[in-house]
Amino acid sequence: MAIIVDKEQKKKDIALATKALILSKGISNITISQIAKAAGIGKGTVYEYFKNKDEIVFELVEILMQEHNKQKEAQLNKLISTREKVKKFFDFFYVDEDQELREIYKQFTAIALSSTNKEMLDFQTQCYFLYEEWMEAIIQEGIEKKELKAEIKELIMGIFAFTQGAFIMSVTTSAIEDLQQKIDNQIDMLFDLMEER
Amino acid sequence: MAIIVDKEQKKKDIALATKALILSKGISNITISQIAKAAGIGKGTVYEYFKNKDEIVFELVEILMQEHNKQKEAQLNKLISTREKVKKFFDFFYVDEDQELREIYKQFTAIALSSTNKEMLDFQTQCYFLYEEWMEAIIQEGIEKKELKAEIKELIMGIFAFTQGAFIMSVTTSAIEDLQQKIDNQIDMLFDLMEER
Amino acid sequence: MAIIVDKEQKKKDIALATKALILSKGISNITISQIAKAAGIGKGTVYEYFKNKDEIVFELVEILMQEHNKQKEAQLNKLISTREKVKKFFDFFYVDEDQELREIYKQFTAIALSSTNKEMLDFQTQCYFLYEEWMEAIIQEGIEKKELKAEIKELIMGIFAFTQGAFIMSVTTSAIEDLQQKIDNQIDMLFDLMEER
Amino acid sequence: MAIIVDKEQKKKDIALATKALILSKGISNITISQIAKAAGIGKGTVYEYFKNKDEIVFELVEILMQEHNKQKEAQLNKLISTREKVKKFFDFFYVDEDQELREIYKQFTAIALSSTNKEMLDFQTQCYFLYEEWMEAIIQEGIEKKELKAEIKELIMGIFAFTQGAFIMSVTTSAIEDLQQKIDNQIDMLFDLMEER
DNA sequence: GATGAATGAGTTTTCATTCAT
DNA sequence: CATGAATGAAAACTCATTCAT
Repeated sequence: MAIIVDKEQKKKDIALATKALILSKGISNITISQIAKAAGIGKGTVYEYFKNKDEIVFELVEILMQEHNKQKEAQLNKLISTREKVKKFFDFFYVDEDQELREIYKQFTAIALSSTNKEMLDFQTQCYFLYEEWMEAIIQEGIEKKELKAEIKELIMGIFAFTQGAFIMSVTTSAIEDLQQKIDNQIDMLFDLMEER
Repeated sequence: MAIIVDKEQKKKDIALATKALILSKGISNITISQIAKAAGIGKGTVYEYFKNKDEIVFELVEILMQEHNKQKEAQLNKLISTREKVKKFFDFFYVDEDQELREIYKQFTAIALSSTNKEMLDFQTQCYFLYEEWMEAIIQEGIEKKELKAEIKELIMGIFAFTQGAFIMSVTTSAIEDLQQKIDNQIDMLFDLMEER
Repeated sequence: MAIIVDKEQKKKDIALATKALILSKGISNITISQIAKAAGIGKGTVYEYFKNKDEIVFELVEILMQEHNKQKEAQLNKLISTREKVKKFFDFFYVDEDQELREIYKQFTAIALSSTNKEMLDFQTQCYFLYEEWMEAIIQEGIEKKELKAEIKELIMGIFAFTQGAFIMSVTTSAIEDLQQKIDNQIDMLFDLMEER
Repeated sequence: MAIIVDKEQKKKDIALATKALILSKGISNITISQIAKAAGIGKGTVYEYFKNKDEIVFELVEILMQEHNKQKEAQLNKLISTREKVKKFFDFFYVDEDQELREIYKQFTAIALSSTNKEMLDFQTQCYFLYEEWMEAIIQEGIEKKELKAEIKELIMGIFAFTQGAFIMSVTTSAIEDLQQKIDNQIDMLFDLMEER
C-alpha cells in the first residue's frame, strides 16, 4: 500500500516538475531528457511511471485541474447571486492568478485538436461533463431561487462555448483587448434579458 | 531565355497538393519529402517556394479561405432574412461540404495555439477582423431592415465566439452530438428574444 | 577578338563581385547563387565562365595579386636602400591598405592547405617563384651596391618563410600583438648583423 | 545501477578513431556518420560526447599534441648542445615519424585560418605560448651555458615563425624540395653567426 | 526499481550542377 | 549566349526508447 502511494506521489512529482518546463519552453519543445533532469531522476525512470510525454501532460493537467476545481468550489460557495457565480465560474479565462494554468490549458487544447488519441477524447469529454453539470447545478439553483427563468437555461449554457471560443480568439489573435469585459458583458447582457424581476 | 514560371501558381499547386496529405495524416505527421512527392516535384524545389512547412500550410489556408469566402458570399446573397443569413454564415462549422476545410481549420487552430509566431498572429487577427466586419454588416442590415433591434448587436456578435467554442468542444470531446442543432438553436433563441415583432 | 576580351572582362567582373562577398561572409559560406546575384547575372551564366567556386577564387586572387604587384613595384622603385626595399616588400602582411587583400590571402591559404588540387599547387608554386625571384633581385642589387655581403643571401631569403609564418601565427592566435614591429625588427636584426659597413 | 563509462576515455576513443579517417580523406570530407562507424558506435552516441565535428578534431589534436610533447621532451633531454636541441625542437616539420601528425596539423591550420571561433583562437594561443616558453627555456639554457650570446635570443625565436612559414610553403607549393635542409641550414646559419666561440 | 549510455530512424536543410527554353 | 527553375544527394542533428547493469 505504501509503495502504491509512493508511486502515485512520484508521478505527481514528475508531472509537476514538467510544469515549469512547459511554461518556459512549450510542450512541443521539451524532451524526456529535460523532464527527467527537472524531476531529478533518470531518463529511464520516467518510463517506469509514464508511457510517453503525452501521459505526463495528462497527469499534470489532471492534477492542476483538481486543484483548480477545489479552489473554484470554495470561491463559488462564498457567492450568493447566480450572476456572480456564473461570472466567477468563467473567470478562469482572465484572472491573473490562473495565468499559468491558462497557458497550459492553451497548449493542452492544441494537443487535443491535433490528437486522434481516444484517451485524450475521453479525458476531454469527462472534463466537459464535469463542468457542464457544475454549471447546470448553479443555473438550476438560480432558477429555484427565482433569479432566472427556467426556459433560459440553455441560453446560459451557451456561455460555456462562448467563453471557450472567446478565449481561443484572444490567444490566437491580437483583436481582443479585454477578454474579461467581453465575457462579463456577455454574461450581463444575458442575465439582464433573463433575470426574473 | 529561362523558363518562365508563374511562381504564385506554383505556390498554389504545392499548397493544394499538401491538402490531401494533411487530411489523411495530419499536419504534424507529414514531411517536406512527402509534400514534394505529392506535388510531383523535388524536395529542393519546395524550398524554392517556401521556407518551411508552416508557410505551406499558411498558403493553403489562405487559398482555401478565399475560395470559401467567395462561395459564402454567393450563398449569403441568395438569402433574405437576417436570421437565415446568420445561420448560413456559421454553417461552416457543420455542413458536409466544408468537412475537409473544417479539418484543416482544426489543425491550423492547433498550430495557432502553440505558435508564438508573429505572422501567425497577424494572419489570424486579419481573418478575425474580416469575418467580424462581414457579420457586422449583416447585423447592421438586419437592423436597418427592422429585423433586429439596434441594442442587440453585441449579443449577436457573441455568436462568433460561441460557434468557435462549440466547434472546439465538438472536436475535442464526444459530448456534442449535434453541433448544427446546437448552433442553430442558439441563434434561434437569440433571434426569438430579439427580433422586432 | 572583341568577344574574347569581353569574356575575359566578364570573368574579372564576376571575380571582383565575389570579393565583397568573401570579405563579408568568408569563402566557405558563400554560394554560387550569391555570387551570381552579386555579379548581376544568372546562376547558369557563372558556369559559362567558371567550372566551380574555387576557380572564381583563383581568378580573384590572380587579379588582386597582379594589381598588388604593380603597386608594390612602383613603391619599391621609389626606394633606394636595400633594407627599406626588403621592409616594403614584406609590409603586405601588416599595412592597413592591404587589409582586405590579406583577409583574402588568409582564406586562400586555408583552401590551399586543405586542397589536394594540382592546379592549386601549381598556382602557389608559380607565385612562390615569382616572389622569390623578385626578392632575389633586390638582394642581388644590394650585394652589388655593397650594401650586403654575398654569403648572406640565403639568410635574408629566410625572411620569406619568417613573414609567412609570423602572419599565420598572428591570425590564428592572439599572441602576436604587433606584427609590423615583429617583422621589421627581424629584418633589422639581420641587416644589422650583415650589412657591409 | 547504470553503466559506468569513463567519459573522458570514450571521448579519446572517438577522437582517435577519427584520426585514420582524417588521414585518408581529409577533415572536410568526413561525416559524423563515418566517424561513428569508425569508432564502432552509433551516430547519436557521437553527439553524446561532442557537439560537432570541430570539437572532435580539437580533442584529437589535443591528445596527439600532448603525446607528441612528451616524446619531444624525452628526445630533448637526451641532447646536450643547444644547437642540436633547437634542431630537434623543430624537426617535427620534417621527420618521418611525425608525418601523420604533420598532416593533421596542416589540416588543423586550415581550419584555424578559416575559423572565427573564439575557442579555436584560445587553443592556438595557448599552444603558441607553450612552445614559445619551451623554446625560450632552451635558448636561456644555451645562454647560461655560454653557447649563445644573450642579445641573440630574439633572432633565434624568429626560427619559430620561420619553420612555420617554411612548412606552409612546403605543403602548399612544390617549390621546396628539402624542408629539413632548409630548416637545418637556417638554424646553422644563425648559430654560426651567433655562437660564442 | 533506477539508471543513463547507446542508438538509428527520421527529418530538415543546403547547394552545386544541369538543362530546357 | 543567358538564364533560373528544378533537382536530389548529402549532411547535420534530434530524441524517444531500449536495456544492461
